[in-house]
Amino acid sequence: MTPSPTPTALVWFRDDLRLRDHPALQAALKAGLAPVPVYIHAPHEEGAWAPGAASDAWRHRSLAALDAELRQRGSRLHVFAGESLATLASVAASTGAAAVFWNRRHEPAIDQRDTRIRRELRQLGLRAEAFNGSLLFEPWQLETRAGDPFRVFTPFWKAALQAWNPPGLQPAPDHLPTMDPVPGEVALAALGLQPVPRWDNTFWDEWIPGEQGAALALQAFIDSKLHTYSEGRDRPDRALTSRLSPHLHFGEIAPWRVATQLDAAGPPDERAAFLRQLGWREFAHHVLRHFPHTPDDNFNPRFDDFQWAQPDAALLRAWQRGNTGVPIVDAGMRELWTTGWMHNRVRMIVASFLTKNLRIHWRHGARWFHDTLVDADLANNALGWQWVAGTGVDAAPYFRVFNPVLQARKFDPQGEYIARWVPELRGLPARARHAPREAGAAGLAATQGYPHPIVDLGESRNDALAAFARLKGR
DNA sequence: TAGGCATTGGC
DNA sequence: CCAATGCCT
Repeated sequence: MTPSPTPTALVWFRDDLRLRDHPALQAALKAGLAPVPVYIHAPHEEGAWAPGAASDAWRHRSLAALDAELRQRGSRLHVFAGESLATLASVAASTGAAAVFWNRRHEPAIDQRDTRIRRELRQLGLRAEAFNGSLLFEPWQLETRAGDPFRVFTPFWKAALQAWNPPGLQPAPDHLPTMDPVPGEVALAALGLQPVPRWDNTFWDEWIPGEQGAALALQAFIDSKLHTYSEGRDRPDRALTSRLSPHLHFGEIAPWRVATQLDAAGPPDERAAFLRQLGWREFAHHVLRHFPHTPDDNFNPRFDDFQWAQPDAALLRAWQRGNTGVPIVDAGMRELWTTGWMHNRVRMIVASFLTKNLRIHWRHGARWFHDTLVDADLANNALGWQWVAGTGVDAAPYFRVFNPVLQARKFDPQGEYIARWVPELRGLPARARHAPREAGAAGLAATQGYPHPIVDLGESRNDALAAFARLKGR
């Protein structure tokens, strides 16, 4: 008789593409089960918010990086495509698995699917358990004194800091057991995550997807950006943000590792300013979990009657491609198109321009960001767009319309960010780049090929305010 | 350059 | 009663 092999546990990787600080992987090891790393490509199970093309391009590289890390330890990633439940059940059967472990995702469609999968797996006699792998605080962990979910960031974050208790850090396992090929496996390349043609080539000068890339980004941030973060983070002309967003979205680094490594570095108020940004990510997941309709519909139903402009494909396309004639807006949209990322200050500016000056529904902007950002994240995207549009949580006491010229002067004072992304304006003196049409004849002559503004900023602002005022009586 | 805009959640 | 990533006069 041959000795029976160690029973296995499937570790179902999703948006947690790392080996350190991985609760589901640790659970398998702790239970004495041999981990079988599994990835299942099933975008059709994500409802209306299947990952976009930029996100897929990142995911391809991140999965390849995870596979390489696993192979260094004797294991590898087993890749499948199809129905998640059926795949898990069949892989569990063919590998003799006793359990399936994964880390939670909180997107509404995924959460529903996973609840069903857990139930079904348990009915098959398997242990099935989900863990927190992506947040400092589970969305249900914090509540107001009245027992409600938070709707305002500041009290949310105060409560979070009071409850602060991040878990300890876990190294990646040194060695993982080798597994025979599993029936039904496919090659990573067969998932079709990489774009054709390869328009993403320009992305990878700036990004290293995967756990190592995430660690490098964090270290670079701590070494050279953290000490000026509170001011620097608002300056798109300087590279002073952490650029951790895609790494966090794909779970290439745990937020509690970011927080813990930060603890040992930098001035306290700079550290607090950065942690606060991690806090917005936590808040977004909290809000999405408690208000699952917010990716698609207004958080505040009062705005359901807001008079958005008539759909105009040409205006939307001008915005998407960075041809609005408003320099800071075009710079941001072109940065997004070229690199799969946009500086957060500029995200607010382009979003305000779309929803207030063009008065195009925030949903169109959210969709474009979802498709083009490498860090596209349903929770962050929904919160951000609704915050700017004024339809969401953390509402301002007035109808806020960003002035893109003032914002550019304030946060890109020399017009360097504009010049980087809008070459038509490079010949202008620095101060003229923010509003070339106001720069006189000399300015005009230098702006070859750069469009006139597609909308009058002052007029459209007043129109938006008027549309807002019309909501009042209702 | 200080004050107006004028809402809402949470303590 | 405080606070909320802004703009305009």
